[in-house]
Formats: sequence, C-alpha cells, structure tokens
Amino acid sequence: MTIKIFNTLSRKIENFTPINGNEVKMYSCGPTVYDYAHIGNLRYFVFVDLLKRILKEAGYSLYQVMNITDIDDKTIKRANEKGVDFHEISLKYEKIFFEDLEKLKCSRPDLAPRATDEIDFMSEMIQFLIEKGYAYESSGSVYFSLASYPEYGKLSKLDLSKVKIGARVDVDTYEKESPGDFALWKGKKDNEPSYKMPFGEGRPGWHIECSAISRKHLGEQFDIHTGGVDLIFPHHENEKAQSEAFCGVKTVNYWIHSEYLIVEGKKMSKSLGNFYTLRELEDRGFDYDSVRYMLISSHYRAQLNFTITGLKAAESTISNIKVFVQHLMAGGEGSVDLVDMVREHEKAFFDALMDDLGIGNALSHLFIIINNINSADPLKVNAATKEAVIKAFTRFNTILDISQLEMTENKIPADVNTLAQERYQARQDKDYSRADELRGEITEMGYIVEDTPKGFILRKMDE
RNA sequence: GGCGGCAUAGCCAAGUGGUAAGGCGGCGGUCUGCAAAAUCGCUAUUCACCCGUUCAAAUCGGGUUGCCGCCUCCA
Repeated sequence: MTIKIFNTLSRKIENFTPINGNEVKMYSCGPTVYDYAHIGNLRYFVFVDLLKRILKEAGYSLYQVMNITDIDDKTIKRANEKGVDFHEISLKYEKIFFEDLEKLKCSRPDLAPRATDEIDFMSEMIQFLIEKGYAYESSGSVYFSLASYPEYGKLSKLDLSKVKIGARVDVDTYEKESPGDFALWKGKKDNEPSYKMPFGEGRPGWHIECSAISRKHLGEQFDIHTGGVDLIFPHHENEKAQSEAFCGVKTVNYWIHSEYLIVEGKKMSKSLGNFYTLRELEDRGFDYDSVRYMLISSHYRAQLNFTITGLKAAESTISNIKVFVQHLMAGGEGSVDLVDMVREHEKAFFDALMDDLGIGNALSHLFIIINNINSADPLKVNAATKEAVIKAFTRFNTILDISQLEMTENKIPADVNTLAQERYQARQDKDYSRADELRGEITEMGYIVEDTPKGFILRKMDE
C-alpha cells in the first residue's frame, strides 16, 4: 500500500517512497530527560507510534532511532538545584519516560542512544565543520556559520533577512560573527559538566546531538525525521544545516511534524496550572487506554484541545466499543450475513490511514461496522460475519492497540455462569426477589448480566 | 514588523467541486417483573461573514472578522 504523508519541507502531501526498497529508516527527536513527560510530549510520542504502526501495516520494515537528550541546560539546571550529578537526573527520568511509553502502548525505538554516549562522534563532526569552514571557534565555543550555508531557512520558510532577531529571546551576539549563528559546542562554564576536545573543553550544543546520532546510526541519507512543530525552527533547521554541510547531500527525505496539544483552549504552561502528566491523569482515575485513545484519535497535524471532558468522552467511547465486542463474542449464531459490509469498511479504515494518517476518517468506519451489526443484532448475525468482524477489529487493533478492542472470548468463570443460570431459572419461576439476589451476587463478582429474549449475556465489568 | 495555520451542531471532529462521516452529550422510543444495562431513532436545509468563478462551492478565487502558532536551545 502507498502511504501519503505531509512533508514539512515541501508543505505538501507526498507519496511516500523509501530510499532503499522496503526498508524505512526513521529518526525521531526524543525527550529531554529532566522531568516527567507532560501530556503534550506524550501526544507527540503517540503520534510517532501511530506512524510506525502504519508504516508496518503498509508492509515496510522499519528501523527507528530516537535520541535521549541527557545533557543540556535543563538537565544541568535541575541537577544543580538538587545538588546531584546530572546523570542521576537524566537516568531517573529516562526510566520514567520509557515506563510512560509502555503504559501508552507506544513501541520502543530500535535504538535510543544517549547524547553523552555519542560525544566522540559529535566531536568528529565539529572538527570537520571547522576544517571545511562551516564553523568557527570563538571564546571557547564553536559556532556554525550561517553565511557558509545558503540553504539555511528552507525547512522553516524563514527569510533571515526579514526575521527580527531577538524578537522573543535575548541573543548574545558579542562572541558570534553573526547573530543567527548557533552553537555546536558550548565552552566550559563553572558548575557545568564538560568534555575535553581538540577545539576546547565544554559540552555539546543541542542540535549537533541529533545530527551526529542520526548520521552515525542511520547513515548520511535516511527516510523520515519526526518532531513536534515547535522544533521546525530553530532545531531542525540547524540540524539540517549541520548534517548537510557535513554529509554534502540532502540527508532527510521526509520531515514530519506533529502539532501542538493545548489544554482547555490554552497553551499548556506551569503558571496556568494546566500542565498534566500521565500519573496525574492516572490519579484522577483515568486509565491508559482512554488517554491513548484520546491522543491517537485526532489528526496529528491539527491542534489537539485536551480537556477533561474530552478525556471522559474518550473513556465512554472505548467503553462502548468493549460492550459491543462482548455482545459480538456472545453472538454469531444467527443467519444474518454482513460479511461484505464488514470487509468494505475494514478496507476503508486502512485506506483512510494511508492517506496522511487519516485517523478520524478511519475510526468512523469502525463505528459504522458497530452500528450496522448492532442494528442487525449481534446475536443474529452468522458465524462468518462474526469471524469477519473479529478479523477486522484485530487488524484495527494492531494500529489502535486498546484493550477494549481485543477480540477475546468472554471468559466467564464457571461459578458466575452457574449463578446466572440459577437466576435465569428463578426469573422463569417468577421468583424475582431470588433473581435480584443472584444478580447482586454476580455484580459482586464483577460481572454484568443482561437479559435478552433468548436468555442472558454475561460480561465483565470495567476494572 | 515577517512567516504560517485554523474557523463545520452543545462539545470533539471527517470531508478540498456533486449536494454535510463518525464520536461524546442530550431528547424520545424499544426491551424488561422492576431498577440498571443494552438497544433503536432523532439531534447542522447548512459549513465565521461578504463578493465572485461554476450547471453545481463547506470545498476554488478575492476581501473582511476572529482565534492560534513560530520568529534562535519548547514535543
């Protein structure tokens, strides 16, 4: 299947074609591990997970590398505040980061190198860039010279001659040749970790980390580079400049960025108090599936307005899906045939995903299948239809990966089933007080019994 | 000041030329001994506003308004 995807470089939706046949090499900007990931970070990682799953569904083999930024202003600042080595901070939050990913069913990258483990290669790149005149040393730091690289600005569509330097951030210009030049290497400062290199003692700049790690582990040219939209400028623009100056070729074919997540209509910030982490949502009683569903179900290029109301809606939605699944698994012994309908929407689901990850459109086909089966009554569809739905939903779940979509047989403990049988008999005998008593016992055991004209259906209550 | 994006029901949201998907919520009904659950149906003559192109516009062009993002280390 051909995937269509929006490329930030062209600002157009393009047909995706890997460099090397069936193999896709992808680099994803990873976390700075200095604190708990917030829901906006997590939105990005869920998007990356969705993209990976769709690539695999389309038949590609995938190799993904994601950097772990363990040395930068934030990890150092946090370490100094706590009076500990910065590794102590970064290792702690790296571990928590991967736990969060796992909770949200985001598959791990194939390789996740830490910046501090790749400093030798960064050094090689920096030395080369200095030798070739792309970079210069000044006051102990090394800067990339924008003047040496005319392609600069193509990714972010910024015309530096028209940009107001320092419109939002103060820029130190005294030691740079030009205000737009950015640091490859930051000269040693007190209270900061440093490494001795031929061009001086210090620590790496942020952008060189991604250039070095992607070059080393994916080669000079690879297929996909992902990040949040906020990274387009300056991070990816800078990274692109360094990498292409070093490699002498176009290094990335598809730049793919996910939009911001906002909270209750406003940009998330600690001062507004609308800063959610996964564990805070957990404390409020939401489960991971609800969070995953909410984050995955809106288009990656649209701003996602995260609200508690919305999260509750997501919870209801997937809970309803689960009820349907349980009904279907109890049915399928009738004669109504809807196999063609199911197959048609199964195909449409994946067609939508291949079109620039059209998840909203795709999901509508899942619900259309549910509505059509429900209209016919899950108890009345034939075995072939039931099988078709199981097959379709199982495939859907290779993308969505929520427990509510798992097509497992209703596993009802024998004692619960016996109670339900007794209750059924009691109802036949019109001994309703006994029936209610038995229903109470079944509820106690965590099951819901539903009466139908033909008997009863048992299903497990949500935990 | 420069660059870019968005505006579809109570809320979320798909749709980019052929007559408004889907989800949540709400309302009404069905089933039921009752409660609950479940289920069925209904829920935008209309896509921010104005002008234009077209047989045909939410979709294309021009303009207006409003909101948002980026402009040098924030996913």
